[in-house]
Amino acid sequence: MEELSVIKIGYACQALAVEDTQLRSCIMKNADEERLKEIIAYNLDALERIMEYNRAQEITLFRISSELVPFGSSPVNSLKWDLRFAERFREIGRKLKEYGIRVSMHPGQYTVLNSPDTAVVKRAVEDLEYHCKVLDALKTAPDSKLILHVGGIYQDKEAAMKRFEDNYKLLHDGIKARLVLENDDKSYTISDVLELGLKLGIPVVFDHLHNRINCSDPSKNDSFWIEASKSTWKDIDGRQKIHYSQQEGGKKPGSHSLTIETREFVRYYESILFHDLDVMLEVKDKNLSAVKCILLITPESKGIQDLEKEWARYKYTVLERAPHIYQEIRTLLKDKTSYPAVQFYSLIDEACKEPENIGHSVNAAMHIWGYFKHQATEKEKTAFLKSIENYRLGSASSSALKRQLERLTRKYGNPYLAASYYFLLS
DNA sequence: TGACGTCAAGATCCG
DNA sequence: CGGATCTTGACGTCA
Repeated sequence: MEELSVIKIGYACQALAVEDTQLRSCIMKNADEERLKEIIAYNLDALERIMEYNRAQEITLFRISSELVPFGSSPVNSLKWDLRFAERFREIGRKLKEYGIRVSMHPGQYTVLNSPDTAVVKRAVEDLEYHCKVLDALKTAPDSKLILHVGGIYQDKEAAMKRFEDNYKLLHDGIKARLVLENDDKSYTISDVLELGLKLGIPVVFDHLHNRINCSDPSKNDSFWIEASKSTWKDIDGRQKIHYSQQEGGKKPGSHSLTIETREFVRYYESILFHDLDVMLEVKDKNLSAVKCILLITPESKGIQDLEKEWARYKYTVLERAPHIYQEIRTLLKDKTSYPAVQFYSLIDEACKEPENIGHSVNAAMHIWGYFKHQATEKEKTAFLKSIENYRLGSASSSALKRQLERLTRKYGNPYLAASYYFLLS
């Protein structure tokens, strides 16, 4: 029997508009044992809350931020954090398993394994060990990956690739079992990376936008490269992964877009849907786009009530940008037998592109104020009305207004508003 | 030497 | 004094 291909969608590092999930950090000179312990404990709690959110949204793919343990790979942090917090890591790991969430990590552009400078390589190895230790402490399966770029060129790509091979061989087996290579936006194309991956037995993540910027062969489409990368994924490595992002218009090539644009995404999805893939989105609005893309491509397991939940989170943003679209979406969602996901998100995309309009923004702010006007103190009332006036006159920004309303939302504990995307400053 | 990317912490300013 | 706003940090490569 033929199995249907499945596309799963995930997002990276942060869950926006989810309370108490923002990771904390500190600067090096303040990184004493006391503070580090406090931050790690907090960050693990935050990670657990992100996973609860992911489960509720049926998101089963997530990248854990490298910031989870501040200075996790530096002598500045001499805590045996993996042992000290072993039980907390295990608890979270159990939930990952129970919820079916596949996690990965992605050391940044400053982790360079192929540097000619041995001190840089040493730090790169330490950094990989840190990331690996997090995944090990969570007791994740071998399909939980560590994604890395090849590194720099140093005027001689061949020699630099050879150095990658040599240094890779020195890594311990725990890291090798998790390491995955990705094509980057300026040095190593997908064919370079495939050459290394096939030779060394390392799975390869194909990055859509990087390949557009740093293209190895304009005559080949994404489907070709996905197929070419497929054989680098062995059974034990889990489902093949790719990265997907869109170019932010008007910014330099490679800049990630603020959100995943609906119609462009649907077109892309249709071009890859015959592959079985985990797709990691790299986009500024993180989980917002993940929820969007999941609702766009999995209509069989979703219904109009899911769009209505999304509408509850988007409505004030739409109201402040484009009241006519607000009305249009209300009409669109009236037919409870329909599932107009593409139209719904296209309208939201359209609304978000509208420029700020003072009258509309005041209107939306007054709607939110309506939740508090009876419980707010006189002082809060005076302050809010004054801010509205200042905003109207052009002497205050809308973000000041939103901060004020967000503070009231937290103070008076309104969970409906707390989940609203309205407060994510534009 | 500074851009690149990231984004909260830290520092400073303001009322 | 608290809140708003501006600056710094931490990493490696490359021009």
